[in-house]
Parts: sequence; C-alpha cells; structure tokens
Amino acid sequence: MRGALGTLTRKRRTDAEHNRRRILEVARAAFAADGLDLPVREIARRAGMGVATVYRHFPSRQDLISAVLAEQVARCGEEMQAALAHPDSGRALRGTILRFGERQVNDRGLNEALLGSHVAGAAFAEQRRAHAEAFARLVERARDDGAVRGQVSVEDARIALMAISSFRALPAERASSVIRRLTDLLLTGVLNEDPPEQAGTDDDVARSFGHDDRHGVRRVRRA
Amino acid sequence: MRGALGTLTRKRRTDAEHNRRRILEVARAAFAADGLDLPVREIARRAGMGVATVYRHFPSRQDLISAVLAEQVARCGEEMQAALAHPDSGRALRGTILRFGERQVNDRGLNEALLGSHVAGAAFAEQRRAHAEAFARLVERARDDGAVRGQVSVEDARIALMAISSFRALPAERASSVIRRLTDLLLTGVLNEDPPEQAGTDDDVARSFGHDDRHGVRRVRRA
DNA sequence: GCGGAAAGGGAACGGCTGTTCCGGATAGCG
DNA sequence: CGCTATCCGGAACAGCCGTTCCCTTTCCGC
Repeated sequence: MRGALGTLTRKRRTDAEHNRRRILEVARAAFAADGLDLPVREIARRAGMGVATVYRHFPSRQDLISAVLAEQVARCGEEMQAALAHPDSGRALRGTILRFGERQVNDRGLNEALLGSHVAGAAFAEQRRAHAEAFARLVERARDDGAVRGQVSVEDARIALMAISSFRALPAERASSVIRRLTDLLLTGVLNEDPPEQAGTDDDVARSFGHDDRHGVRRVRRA
Repeated sequence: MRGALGTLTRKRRTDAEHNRRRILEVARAAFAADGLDLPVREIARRAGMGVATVYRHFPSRQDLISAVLAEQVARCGEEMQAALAHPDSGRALRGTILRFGERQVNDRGLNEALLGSHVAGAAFAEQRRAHAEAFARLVERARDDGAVRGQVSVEDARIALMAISSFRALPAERASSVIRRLTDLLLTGVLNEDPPEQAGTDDDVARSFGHDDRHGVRRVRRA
C-alpha cells in the first residue's frame, strides 16, 4: 500500500531526529512507570516540548505506544530464543520465567500490553503467539530432559509464568526480590529440583496487602 | 459532624427505595464485569434510569463504589474469621486462599479496589489491614499445626495469596479451574501435603497468553 | 548570510466524563 | 380524588483527553 519510497527513512533534520529520540526515551520511562494510559500531553510536558511535536513524529497515540514497546517485546522474544539454545533446559526454563516475570513486573506499560487487556496490546498479537510457542517448546524440552515433574503440563508452566508476570501492587523498585521468591514457590511445584537458595524475606508484600494506604491516581500528572 | 438525625435512615418513598436497590444490584454486576472505571452514565443506562437518579442516591461516584464493595469486602472478612474457627488449620488455609483468589478473579471491581492501585480502594484501608492480620494468624496457626513447610514464612503465604488474586487476563467465566490449578501449584510449595486431585487442564491460559486477539476497550458501553 | 522548506508549539475542536439544575411526573396521605 | 413533598430525568456545565490548525521559529544547502 505504501509507495516504494515510503519505507525509506528520509533524511531528517538533526533537531527533529534529536526530538524523536528524546520522545521515545521519555515515553518509555513514562509508560514503564505509570502505564499506557498516561496522556500524550503529559509525555510532551516531561519531554519539554509541545504536543504537536509528539504528534508530528508519531501520528497517533497508538503509534507512539507501539514504537516504544516494539523494542521491549522484541527483547523478550530474543531472550526466549536464547533460552532454547541453552544447554541446561531446566535452568533455561527457570531463568526464562524469572526474567520474563521481572521484566513484566518492572515495566507497567509492557505488562498492560502483553498480559493485560489494554487495547494497545492488540498490535503485538503475532509476537505474543511467537512467545507462547517458544515457551511451550522450552517447557517440552525441559520435560524431555526430566527437569519437570511428571504431572506438570505445558499449561501449568504457562499458568506459573502468567501468575508471576501478573503480580502487581508492589511499591515499585524492590519488586525483584518478591518475584524471585514467588518464582521459587511456584517452581517448587513445577521443576524437579529444590529452589537454589532462600532469599531473605522482605515486607514489600505486607505493605501492599493490608499495610499500605498509598493509592496511585489513574492519570498521573506533574513529574 | 453529622447531626443526631443524620444517621437514621429516613423513611423513603417506595419507588425511591426500589430504585436504590436496583442501582446497587446493577452496579455490582457492572463493576464486577467491567471494572471500577465504568462511567456512571453507563450504570444508569443499564439500570434503565437517568444519571441524576443515581446521583440522588449516591452523592458521588466514589460513594456508589464504596456502597457496592462494602458488602463484598465484609464477606471476605467474615470468611477469614470463619476459617480461623475451622478445626483443620491446613484445610482452612488452603480453602481461604482458594476462595479469596476466586472471588478476586471473578470480581474485577473488588480486585481493583483490594489489590490494585485504584483510588476507590483507599476507602477500605482498614478492612485490608484486618484481612492481612487474620490471614497472618491463619498461616501461623497452620504452621504451629505442622501443616506448612518449615522454610515457608507468613510473607511467602501472602505472596502466594496475592499472586493467585492478581491473576488476570482470563476469558471470563472459566477462570475458576485455572485458579484452582494455580493454587495447587503454589500450595505445593507452601503446604506439607500434595494437591488433592488433578483437575483437567484447559486452554483458558493459552487463549490469554499468545493465542488471543480479543482486547477489551477501556470504557465499556452498550450492555 | 539567506531563503525556503521542515519543524515546533500553543490554541482550538470534538468527544467523553463527573456532577448539577430545574421543570415535569408521581406516590401516598388526607 | 386532589395536593404536595418527594423523586425523576434530560439538558447543561466544567474539565480532561486525543487530535488538528496555523502561525512562528529553526535548520541547512547555496
């Protein structure tokens, strides 16, 4: 549908190129921290420019979201492919679940797009399918190697992965240790091994469930 | 601050009382299915009345949400108290986690308020704390009875409960079987027992992770 | 330097949402 | 059956968001 020249990235003026990079950088941080519902105006404000500038580089809000997430989604896929090439299938499975979960929990926008029901996620249906297929092969390989308990199915592993990735309501930064512990708890029921070590417990979860009054606003303003 | 008469429920006209009940009923179903961000107009539309009628009975959107959730939250608390009185502490813990999780997964509004970061949840901070305390006692009792693995802490059980409750991106109705399986997987790492039975696997999770293109809209309209 | 094309930015438009207003309906008491 | 306090509901108001307009500013080949 596009003309032959349309796919070529035309030479842009240097200030425009600089602004484009800055928008992507600011938007990535903003979506990761505050989710995909952040208003375009707010991203423009954080980037120190007007809304029209953002819209010149990304014709619609959805285009901006897709551009920001494309890189992150691709990285997830690469990691899964790399895990398939790892010699130890059990460790590869554990590592994939852990890494995927950490990424999902630490990037709210990515999570909303890949696991949530956000409209923006529809653009990544193909990648989602690829991830699911790679993950299934990962689990099957681990099962063939005897690294997975007999009664655990591919569906079970998928459930575990989604449960870890869905984990939310965390204060923010120290989510990783909770994710690690949850992974251990879950993989105890999936893998044929005991968890590698006992990470020290922390009270992040307590602050979220029952001991925390802080409630974020839907729409974030003011950096 | 309220006058002595303010707390008495004044005698209402029967049509008003009928409408009030209907609003609560419709809003409960609506919030459970579509989340707390559903516009007041849409609830009024589904109830077959004008917005002003809703606002007469519930002065603000937050009041409506609180009124709807109060009953559900109270029921969660009652169930935890009942579990504390159950003779078998291990079964009580398992049942509580399972029931709490199912409730959270099947009621999107309740989930957003109790575990998500939705503003409306701030009204239930006290109940959240009570739930957390009751749950902690439940876990400690089970641990004293030897029903919980030695290296599992109260925090771990909390993590498990939150992970189950956070599980989302499910087609809708058949979430229960997935929740049951996830509970089994997690409790394998928490309780000193094996899962009671093997429920048949289903493909709900597959549809969510990788095989599903359906993406809901943020704001739902049209029943 | 200079001129024109490319880029920037604030204001404006249309649509959606929470909330309020006010004229019209109606329950329910006498 | 009539009358009035009570209730209903569409329209209106204010504010937010995505997107576009259009005038001004800036780059960059000459």
